[in-house]
Amino acid sequence: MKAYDHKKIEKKWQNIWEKKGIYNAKNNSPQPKYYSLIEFPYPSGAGLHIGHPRSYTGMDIVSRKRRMEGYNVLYPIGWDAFGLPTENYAIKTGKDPRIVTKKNTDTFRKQLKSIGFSFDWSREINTTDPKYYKWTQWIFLQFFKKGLAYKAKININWCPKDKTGLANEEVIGGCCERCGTKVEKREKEQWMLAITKYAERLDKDLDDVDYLPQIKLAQRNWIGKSEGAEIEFKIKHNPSLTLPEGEGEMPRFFTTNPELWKVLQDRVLEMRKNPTNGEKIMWDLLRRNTTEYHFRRQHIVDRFIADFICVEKKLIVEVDGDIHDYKKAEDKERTKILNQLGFEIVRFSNDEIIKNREDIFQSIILKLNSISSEALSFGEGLGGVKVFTTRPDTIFGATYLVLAPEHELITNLKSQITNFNEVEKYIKEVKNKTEIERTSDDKVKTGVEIKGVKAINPANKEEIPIWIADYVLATYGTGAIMAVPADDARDKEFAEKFKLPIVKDYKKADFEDFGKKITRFKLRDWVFSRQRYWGEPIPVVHCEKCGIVPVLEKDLPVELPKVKNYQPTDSGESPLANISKWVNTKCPKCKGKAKRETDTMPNWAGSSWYYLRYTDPKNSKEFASKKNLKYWLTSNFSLSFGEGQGGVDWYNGGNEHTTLHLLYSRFWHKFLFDQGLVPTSEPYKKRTSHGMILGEGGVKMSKSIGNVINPDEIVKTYGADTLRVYEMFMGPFNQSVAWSTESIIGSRRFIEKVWRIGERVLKQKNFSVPDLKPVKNSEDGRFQSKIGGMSQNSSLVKILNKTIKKVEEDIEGMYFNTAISSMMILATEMEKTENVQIEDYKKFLQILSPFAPHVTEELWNTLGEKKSIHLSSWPKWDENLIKDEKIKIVVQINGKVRAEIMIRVEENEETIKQKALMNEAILKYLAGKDAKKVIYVKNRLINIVV
RNA sequence: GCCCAGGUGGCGGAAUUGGUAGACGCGAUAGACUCAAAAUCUAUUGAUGGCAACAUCAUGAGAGUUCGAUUCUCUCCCUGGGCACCA
Repeated sequence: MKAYDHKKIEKKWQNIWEKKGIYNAKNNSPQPKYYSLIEFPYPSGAGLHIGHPRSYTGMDIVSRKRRMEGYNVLYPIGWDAFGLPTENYAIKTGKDPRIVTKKNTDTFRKQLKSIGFSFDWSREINTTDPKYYKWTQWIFLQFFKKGLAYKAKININWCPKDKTGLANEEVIGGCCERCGTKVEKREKEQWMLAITKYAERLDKDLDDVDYLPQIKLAQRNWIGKSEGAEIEFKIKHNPSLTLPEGEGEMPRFFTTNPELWKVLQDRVLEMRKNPTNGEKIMWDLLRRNTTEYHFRRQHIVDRFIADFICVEKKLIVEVDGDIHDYKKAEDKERTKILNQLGFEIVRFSNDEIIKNREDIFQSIILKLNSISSEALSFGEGLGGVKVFTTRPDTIFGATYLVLAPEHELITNLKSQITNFNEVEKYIKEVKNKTEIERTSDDKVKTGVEIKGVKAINPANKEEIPIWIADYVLATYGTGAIMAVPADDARDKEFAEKFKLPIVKDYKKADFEDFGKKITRFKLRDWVFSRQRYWGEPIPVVHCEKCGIVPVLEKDLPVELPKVKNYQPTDSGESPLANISKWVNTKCPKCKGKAKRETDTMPNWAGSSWYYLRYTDPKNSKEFASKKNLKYWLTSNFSLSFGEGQGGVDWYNGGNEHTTLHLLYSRFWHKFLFDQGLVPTSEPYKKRTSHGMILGEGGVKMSKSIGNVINPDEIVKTYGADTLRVYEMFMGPFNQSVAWSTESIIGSRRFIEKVWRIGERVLKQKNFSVPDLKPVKNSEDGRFQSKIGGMSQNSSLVKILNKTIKKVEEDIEGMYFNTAISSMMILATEMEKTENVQIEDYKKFLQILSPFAPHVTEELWNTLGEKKSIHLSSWPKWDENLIKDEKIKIVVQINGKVRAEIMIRVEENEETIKQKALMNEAILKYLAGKDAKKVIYVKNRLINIVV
């Protein structure tokens, strides 16, 4: 046997495996399936990072173990190749991103193959392949058809120098990542996906999946479900406002502000003196009615004079003279404003009143009866404002309201607000604030009181001031809060700054007493547009006549055309906008002139469904056949699509993707499930994550620090098996660990040791008949005889069986480091033991094979096995061989270890205690003292308390 | 500020229904083999004191519960990651 030459061995077996296709998954096999998944890489120009193999080896070990357990395993790979780095490279160099991507994926493929992952390469996919993104576009159209993809004007990050919209991740500290210019906010129309429609299910269904607890928590925090109450606060005029002296008396039912009242009052008096015929009749009717309803005439509401009004019911009765035929539009506007303030309006002409006075009166009474009693509480006439709170119990402590500057109430109350100029100025200031200023660390609270109006706290009926401030967000809740400065740090800070009252031992309220229970989410709809070149074109056209029209499914994919320049246009559109030949097209509906959408999709799109494509990567008729989806996601052909259980069996990936990618793909999957297109309601049954590999010394690996490790170099010098074992051994799989080239040697030595044992085992096999020489049992020093060449219950067999069990369990829990540690112990033991049985050695090779697939395959083959070790059956451990009949227990005095004794497992507690108390060393310590208490922990220790 | 994960020898890390702290590996020291080196093997390797047997101290800090705490409780400090005024 030759010396261990990793270069030869690894190349040799990689070729054989590929030629035989031993890792190719079989569709619809009667075998049970197992679908294990890693996040497909972005093929960057820098080549494979040393961190990639960590995650891939972890799942490779799981996949290989599953194959040995008899599963038909799908462990696929592909490329998530759309995205910014390639596009930026294209902008800089003018090279076609297609060519760059091809070059990068070629490098990545070669590198991954050199590490010996058991990927099914026949299912390789690429998100930038038109045959793939045809289906990304197709899924988008399904969203569009269900109304879940829509266009909306939203604020985006805008770089005024580059004249382009920026993704959040391109904004570093409020500045453009590329040119360093301060980023502005700009309103633009964007495509949105309505993920918020799924917020409740995305949160709730986490109960049923097997994700690491921290992953579930991160998802839940991101979705941000909170339960609270919506409470309405009535608004009224500030009663402290009085008219200037000598200007008359304040009316009892004041429904406008004093300035307007002053202006309009004369006109009111004049109108009362000179009623029209219709008005006269109406006033007689309403005044003399015998019902409980009380009417007033010519009453000022907001900026208008209402003819007749029942203030308690907020009903206005208008009597229109001939002149009203000419000002219908004005009346309409007036009605709209009054409706917003909560008034209902009925309108009659002079003629109608003269002819049908009794009928009209009856209809007014009926109308009044139909208005709910809630309106009766009205006495001031300005409606209310709804606030959202998770702490309705603190309502007695609410001493003021705060509205977001964007709140609609501010324009609605315009005529009531006495300091509108000041308010408007503040709103403008807030709008001009950049993102950095609004989110800066000091975050000084600003705000303005809305003067002229007050809110009524429904709990204690107290009048409280209303403020606007930008610490209240328009996009969350109702855009308005009740401030409880005694209880909330932010409200307290605000109240202290603006000298607002803080009430400390307020009464707790019951949850249901005010307002109604309501659920809110932090999650926002997904901004799905990018003004970029290197992404999937959004497959719709804009028609002059028909508006937004989806591209016909038969015309998919809408292929990304070649362009000369990858820079976005001056107006911030994608470079696609410059290709008029591509942009100008026909409307699929009316065949008239139309323009193509030039926005592209974000690179989250292709990765939201890629695991589905792996089940049927070459299908040109569907994104994947139902048959394959059923098999790979549920292992059940007869299952109807509505049943919902299953998904990818095990998905491992980075912590950086536990919110966005995971949430997005769960959202797409649930949508497809609702359309009957996938058989399960969740994409992934189980999700784990791996930690990062940092540079030596625990800092980030980066070109600028110069601590980047090239995996090719490691594979060349130490071999793929050593790299794999080292990356699994270096620390806990889910934690970040610092790379140490110095330490790799330990993993290499371990493999060489396994090789040396193999050499010896092979020699025995070839040159000697299994002999009957006794083998020394290292544990108790006795010699054990062997029967028929097999050593029975030797210490080695015991360790072997224990190790099989441990490795088996550790792989399932991803405790790869301790699995390797236990195999190192086994190897050391085997090397010490003479006459290692070939069958025992082979079992060792088998449990090591998922970690070090090449060297174990070579040794397995050398020992005469024809079939691949990776297709062999996972060895079974024997409980009886693991059991100890004698064990060592520790004797403590007052918790300190003073002696060790050997006991037989069947000995009873009393005997063992006696043994401990009679122990020589213990007697010495106990001299002259009484044992107060003797504690026995089974198979562990005895503690004597003195 | 909030949330999450961590803090154990010179270094990476073991040890969880509370039960021998430091498995395994790297590094270091000494020895065997060798003309020599490399490789390999063997031994030692938390700190302090002691010739030694051995003793004492030690898992970020401090308290508590317990016969017994790296593990449980409380308070605090530090490192890494995420969120960022979400009512």
